[in-house]
Amino acid sequence: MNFSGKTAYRTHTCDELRIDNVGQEVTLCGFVHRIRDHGGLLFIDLRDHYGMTQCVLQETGEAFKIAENLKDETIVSITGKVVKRSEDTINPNMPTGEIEIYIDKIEVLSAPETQLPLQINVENEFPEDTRLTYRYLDLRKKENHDNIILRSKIISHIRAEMTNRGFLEIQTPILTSSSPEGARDYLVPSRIHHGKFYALPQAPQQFKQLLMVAGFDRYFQIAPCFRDEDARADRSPGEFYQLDMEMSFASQEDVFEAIEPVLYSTFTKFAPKGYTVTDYPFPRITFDNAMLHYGCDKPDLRNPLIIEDLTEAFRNSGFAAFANGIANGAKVRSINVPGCTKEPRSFFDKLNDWAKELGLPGLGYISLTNEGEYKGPIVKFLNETELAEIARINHTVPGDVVFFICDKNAASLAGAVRTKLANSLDLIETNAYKFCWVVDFPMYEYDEELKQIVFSHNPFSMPQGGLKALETMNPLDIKAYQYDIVCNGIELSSGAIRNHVPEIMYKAFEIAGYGREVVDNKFRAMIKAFKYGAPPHGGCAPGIDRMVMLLANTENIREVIAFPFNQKAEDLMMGAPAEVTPQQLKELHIAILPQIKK
RNA sequence: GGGGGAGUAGCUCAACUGGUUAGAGCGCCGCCCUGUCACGGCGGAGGUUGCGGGUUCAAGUCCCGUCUCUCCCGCCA
Repeated sequence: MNFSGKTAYRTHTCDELRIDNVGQEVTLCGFVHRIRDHGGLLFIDLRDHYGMTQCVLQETGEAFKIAENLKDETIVSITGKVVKRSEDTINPNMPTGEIEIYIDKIEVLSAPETQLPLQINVENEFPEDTRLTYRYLDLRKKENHDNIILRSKIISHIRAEMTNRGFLEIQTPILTSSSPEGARDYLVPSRIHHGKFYALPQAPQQFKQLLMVAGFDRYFQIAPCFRDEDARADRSPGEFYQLDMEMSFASQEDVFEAIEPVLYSTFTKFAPKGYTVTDYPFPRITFDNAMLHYGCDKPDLRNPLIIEDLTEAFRNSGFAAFANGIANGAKVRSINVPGCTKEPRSFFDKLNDWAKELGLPGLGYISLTNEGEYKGPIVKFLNETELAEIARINHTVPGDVVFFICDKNAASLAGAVRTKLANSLDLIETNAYKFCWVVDFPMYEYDEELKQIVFSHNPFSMPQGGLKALETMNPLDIKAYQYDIVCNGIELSSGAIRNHVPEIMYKAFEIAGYGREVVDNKFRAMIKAFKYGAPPHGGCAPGIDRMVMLLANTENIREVIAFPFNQKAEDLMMGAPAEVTPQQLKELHIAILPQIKK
């Protein structure tokens, strides 16, 4: 702290007084954290934003009468003398534990009228709806208070880092137009324009690209984003914040080089003690390899297990279950678990039951015993050559167990098995932040329901190979300059080198079934702007809430947001959303239809 | 929209296969206590067991419905 805590109300904060202050007459303000009343002697732990100081009072005079009747969380000002504690009463757990205040005067500034709905001075978990309804009390608790402080510090640090690297923070509109792709929009009715709506931005995507067209070379913003989609533990409903950034004349590698040091410095600076952070350059994993070896597009690299493909090894196998599956389009994936032969039979049985719940017929496996013998339920169906091939591909050594997944959806099922195995065997490395880039996402995918080719991610991404690729390749084989940054299995950000060439844009949309007029209409500003010329550009947008969540080591994203929505996108404290007056609706030309039940 | 888990005092939790007056800790109220720091001791108040219905001699416990919370899937370009 390099400012004085002194205000009109106090001389110091509750974390400020040390042995050097002994003898001074001081005034502290704060919340009564806890009182220990010994009859003729009582102690008050006085807490403020900064810390805690013990105040002591003996049974004399006016102050004692006030003190005896103080309730927890009463807001008081305490005046007294700083005194050195005797050796036997020093509290080494408190930064201020070598001193205490001998109280001369207590003034109650504000007292609770009724019992608080949650206690501040205990470690109990309180129900989330209570916590959110009384968030201003909940945030008094140190752990919760600290999360918000951490968030603030992280954002300051990121701002400084980005600014130092030549990025300019520019605000983009909150009231904008609805975008046709992506998540559901939050709409805001227009009073002036009958029947028309603004939308809150799902991301400042088009604005940041237009800033590049405007010649701003490097842009960033701690940007609020609004999406009307359902919540998850790591996904806040309604609104969230991104470190939105974009740069001109940049390749994919240029974007990586720009953002990696920012993430690295943020994570090393704010990581809990003893945590390691992946040094940059972060590993680059192609989308195809991520799906193959980790079974998902956001691999958790703290999990050491690797998935291998055994489809070819089993194609002509005597093991009919797999060979027939392969003939019908299934794939076979395997996971080698080092040292797993030492697990008891029950371990394998439990896994098998779990696999059945997942929809697999079971979880086949082969053990390679320490004596070099193959064992397990399916060994008898396999010959020496096949067993050797399985061991070769999986780098199996004596003591290891290889698990098999055979299914049309083997890739993601293997991913689930990989996670399950690592969790059951406690293989996930703790105290680590493991980053990677997932690159070369496919430009398109086939939508089984719509029976057509759709954009698999961002329609504004530049296809690898440009116009030529769009004109000559099978669309499903085209990769995009589209990438995700992943940390510990959490997608922090997606990003892309953008498609800045109108001709390529029209073609890209045509493949996904959109005509020229749709592009001209829906992306009016952007396509028009590009026709006046646009520098090649790209960027990404790591989620701030998720970064703080990782660094605060919490499972739930609401813990790092000062006033979060609940899972149903309600603000229980403010009572939002809420009905509005008929007058307001009238002004907005809005009538509410009766709710239709199906 | 679908699936899993949960709902007992202000809060955290208990109550075996249905069986006495639904218990404990924290908090709250009262009294005692001069070195505590999660102080300690004695006493007290506080419950429509989410809500509604059913089975039973008897329901916190079993059944049906409903509401709420939470996690996951869908969704999140």
